[in-house]
Amino acid sequence: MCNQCNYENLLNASDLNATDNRLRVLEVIGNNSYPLSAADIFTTLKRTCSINRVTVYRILDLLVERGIVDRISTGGRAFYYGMAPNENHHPHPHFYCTRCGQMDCLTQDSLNVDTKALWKTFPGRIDKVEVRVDGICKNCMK
Amino acid sequence: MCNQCNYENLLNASDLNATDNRLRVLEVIGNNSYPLSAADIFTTLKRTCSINRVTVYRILDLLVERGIVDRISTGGRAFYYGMAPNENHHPHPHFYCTRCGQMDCLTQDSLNVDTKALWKTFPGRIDKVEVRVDGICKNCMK
DNA sequence: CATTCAATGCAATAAATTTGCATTGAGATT
DNA sequence: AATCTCAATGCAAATTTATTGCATTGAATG
Ligand SMILES: [Mn+2]
Ligand SMILES: [Mn+2]
Ligand SMILES: [Zn+2]
Ligand SMILES: [Zn+2]
Repeated sequence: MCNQCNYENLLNASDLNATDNRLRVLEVIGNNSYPLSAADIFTTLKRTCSINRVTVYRILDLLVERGIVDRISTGGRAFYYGMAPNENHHPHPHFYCTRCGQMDCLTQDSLNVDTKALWKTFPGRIDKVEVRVDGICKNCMK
Repeated sequence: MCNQCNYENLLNASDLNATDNRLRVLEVIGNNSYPLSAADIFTTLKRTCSINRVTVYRILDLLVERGIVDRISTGGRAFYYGMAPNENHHPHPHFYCTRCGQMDCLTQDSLNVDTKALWKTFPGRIDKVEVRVDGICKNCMK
């Protein structure tokens, strides 16, 4: 749940018109405390407005391309989406429950990843380092 | 490329009959120096023997379930497969080129991930920690 | 008022994987 | 030997997730 980010500003700063649909998608992602799948986002939006599934996919592509939203891979087949790192959102690892598909945010320092050496030596371009922990969540353990 | 692993033993140790197809899938994965997609594996096998795509998927599921092979997520839509950590294969991060889809193994120490704290405090079951670097590979940079 | 174009919708398609059911063939059982 | 059984595999259809092509709309611009 993010109270700091101004979604309209984020869109404008990336030269994107702040349309209702874009704002809605961004709010669903930003107001949630863990990453969501495109299906999750679509289902949530459908409850309060009329929007097409394809529009959600297209907006997500756009937001990812502009670096506003992060596309996060899971141990499953669907991508999940969360706010990309910015002044209010620091990079952090995620936990994916292979039983229920719920994804959680882990604290920034729960896993300590030192990427300095790699950045120096890697002979290509590095865009992103993704750390994901897979397992069974507390709820599903019972 | 692995010369240490005895694939037949690995299968037997997991109570799996060492069928020709299972050995072939495991050899393709083990003899390769980077993870492959199911399609890669299928294409490779089709060149020298007659095997069904579904059989490949089923064998991969089985090998993953038994912990012989690791299912590795990418920034793309398909899973990749590599030898699971064992005495000859230590856990390590991977690099995924978002342009050509090639996945590379990074050295165990190119990224230093400290998971001790998490293991102590996490209120669920942890099966796996996956670290993936996304970007553009040396070849695709040109 | 006419034109343009970004945003969206709708239907069809694609890619990757999974499922259901049939077939096969190597032992085990009679 | 004939029959039975069952794990392994094959083949076709279905599922899941995402993408593409083309039509529509409506606000901004001239
Ligand atoms: Mn997160
Ligand atoms: Mn590897
Ligand atoms: Zn769970
Ligand atoms: Zn590449």
